[in-house]
Amino acid sequence: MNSMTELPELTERQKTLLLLIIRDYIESAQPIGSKRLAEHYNINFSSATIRNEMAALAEMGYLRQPHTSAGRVPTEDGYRFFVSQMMHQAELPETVQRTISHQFHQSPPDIEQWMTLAASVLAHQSQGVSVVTAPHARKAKYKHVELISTQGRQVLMVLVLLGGEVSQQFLTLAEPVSQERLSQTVTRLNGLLAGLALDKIASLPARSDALDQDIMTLIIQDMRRSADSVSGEVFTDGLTNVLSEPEFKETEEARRALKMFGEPSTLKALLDRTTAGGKGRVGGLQVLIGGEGVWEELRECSMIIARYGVPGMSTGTLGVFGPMRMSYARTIPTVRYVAGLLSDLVNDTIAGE
Amino acid sequence: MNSMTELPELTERQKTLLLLIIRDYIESAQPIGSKRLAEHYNINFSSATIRNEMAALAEMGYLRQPHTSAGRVPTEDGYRFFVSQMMHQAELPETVQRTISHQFHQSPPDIEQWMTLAASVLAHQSQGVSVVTAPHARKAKYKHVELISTQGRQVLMVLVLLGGEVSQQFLTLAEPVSQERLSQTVTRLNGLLAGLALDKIASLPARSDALDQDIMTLIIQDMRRSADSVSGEVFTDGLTNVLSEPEFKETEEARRALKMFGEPSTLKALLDRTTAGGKGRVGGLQVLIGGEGVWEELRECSMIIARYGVPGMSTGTLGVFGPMRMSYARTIPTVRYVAGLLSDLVNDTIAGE
DNA sequence: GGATAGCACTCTCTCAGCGAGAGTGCTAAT
DNA sequence: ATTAGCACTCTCGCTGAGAGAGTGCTATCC
Repeated sequence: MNSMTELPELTERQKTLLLLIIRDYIESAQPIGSKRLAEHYNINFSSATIRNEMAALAEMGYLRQPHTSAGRVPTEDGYRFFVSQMMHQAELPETVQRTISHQFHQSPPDIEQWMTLAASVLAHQSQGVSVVTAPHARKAKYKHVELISTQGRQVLMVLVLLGGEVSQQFLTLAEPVSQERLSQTVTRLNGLLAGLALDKIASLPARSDALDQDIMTLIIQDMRRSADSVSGEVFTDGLTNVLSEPEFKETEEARRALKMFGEPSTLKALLDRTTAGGKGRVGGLQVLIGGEGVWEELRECSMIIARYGVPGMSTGTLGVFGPMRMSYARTIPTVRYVAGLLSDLVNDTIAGE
Repeated sequence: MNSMTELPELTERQKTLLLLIIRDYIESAQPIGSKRLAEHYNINFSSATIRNEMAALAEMGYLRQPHTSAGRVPTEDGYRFFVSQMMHQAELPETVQRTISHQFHQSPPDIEQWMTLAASVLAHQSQGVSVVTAPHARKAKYKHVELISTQGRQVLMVLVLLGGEVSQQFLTLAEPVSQERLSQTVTRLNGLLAGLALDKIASLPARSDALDQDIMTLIIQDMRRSADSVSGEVFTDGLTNVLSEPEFKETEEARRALKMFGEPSTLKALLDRTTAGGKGRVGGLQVLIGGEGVWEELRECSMIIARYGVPGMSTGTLGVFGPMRMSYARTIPTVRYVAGLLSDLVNDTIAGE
């Protein structure tokens, strides 16, 4: 079943044929027959030969027929082979690169803006659904906190971590506190905590001042949240794109597949599990085909996922979701390019340290 | 065509019948015939009589037949009549009220949390797609600004307006600036601008200090953005709900209708235009049925929309979107209740001033 | 005179049957 | 090893008949 052991069995001609079939199927969305193949591409052998080869490819598990007398359709293994070929070549055309790069450098230097833009670009280029999660540091270090009184007892706490990560939280105090007192607390805590990692802060002795202590507890809580493997917001775009794909003509199919984007928790679990197990990992990208037998809802879908950011410092996840019959040739380079771009941007941001 | 002029023509029996038909159709999603009606509900007259009445109702434009020999289906005017009846009664069951209220009071006192929750509750209760936009003050007044250096030349500006509205923005300075210098700028600006409205601030003389001036420009820009009728984020939930409705069995229909949720700009335009013209306005709620002849994509859809917040101070929009055959009886009270709840919360937040 | 029963009519929906078309697998010839 | 030919299979689209549902009209009843 593993493509690694089967690859050697393929002759050059079989490879060519297989790639041709998959490419054609991705475009046409219809089972590919031997005759059609022989006619459309100038191949120097006949349809009968193709039939023989197709039978062989089917035997090996790369192709399958929806019914006895239809054309052939790629199996998951077929797609995997296709993708493994794809990986080596596949650079994004330079004009497209420039267009995308331009968009990013024109946007304000805000991580959220970049993520929104990345989601938009990915969805648009791939005609699939895109997902982008915020980058976060593996081991967050405290840099700075700010308390801003907004309304009566309500206070906005802005926590800045080394690396530029910013999180914020509203809190309601037991009683109104003047902005001066808040400022004093801020000054004390900033002096005390600067540069410390979560575990250090957590092991500090309790503060005598009640307000200080409360805020510190919240800081710890915030840092913990930020340390979760996939924390913060998830940006998504292009949800309706997949609705035009023929495999989702039945809304029930589409519903099942899209439901998970409605629940951030499921989505995070998926991304988590994906970035952990590296089955389809090539060149920094992961390609999940047909749910890899694990996600029942994604049996007919694929995901292309990449991590971005600065390894060990601050990384996030980004990817594209679509039908198994998605345009890998266009999507893979796009995902790779956008991941690289975002990494550079994050890197530049951090470089200041 | 206007229901106001036609209402008087309806006899009591016709009203009863019309309501019955619409209610049944909303449940069954199938054209309602006279026989079915006579059998299922214990009515003290025969199907022939019902037929006569139905013919009359069809004549008046409340019902229509998909084809000569099918049952009757409500027209837009039919739904409008139904909704106008609905408006008077229709309180949410108290248990449901308590459940919802409980959820809100358990959540952290953060407007974004509330909006997310509202979107979730609305989508869940109505089985439709929910939309919630942030409340914003019509005439924003400056309260406080904070500058937080995050990374090298990058600074996070947090702007707090009277009323508790908070907006933030990343900016990149031409050259690194120490946190002290930032603090000085902050102190100066806070002293200068406190309590001023946008127009006042805009008419102030330019600052001699370059940094001060830059920040002030950004503040004005931010306040202007916040003054847009629908600014900031749009929270949405339940996108996949409508996919299970039979009217969206064809994905193309669903795609057309859902596409607008992908583009915040279109959505904002819709909400804007809706809250302006008050055609279907009853008791603070607006019910848009069948796109009201304006939105071609929404020909088969309805929206129930309400403003929330404190009138004249800070208001936002919230609503539910679904097929025309949506459960108004459940959705209208829910929208109304959630709008009230959110208004109270916003009110409490502002009360501190 | 309003309500009702009866009836003819219309229209959709479903299903079986049939032919066309596409594609295969096998065999025999090159 | 490759290819041409052929029988076979399966889907798809079309057609026509029958069932079912519902209507509108008319004659009748209270």
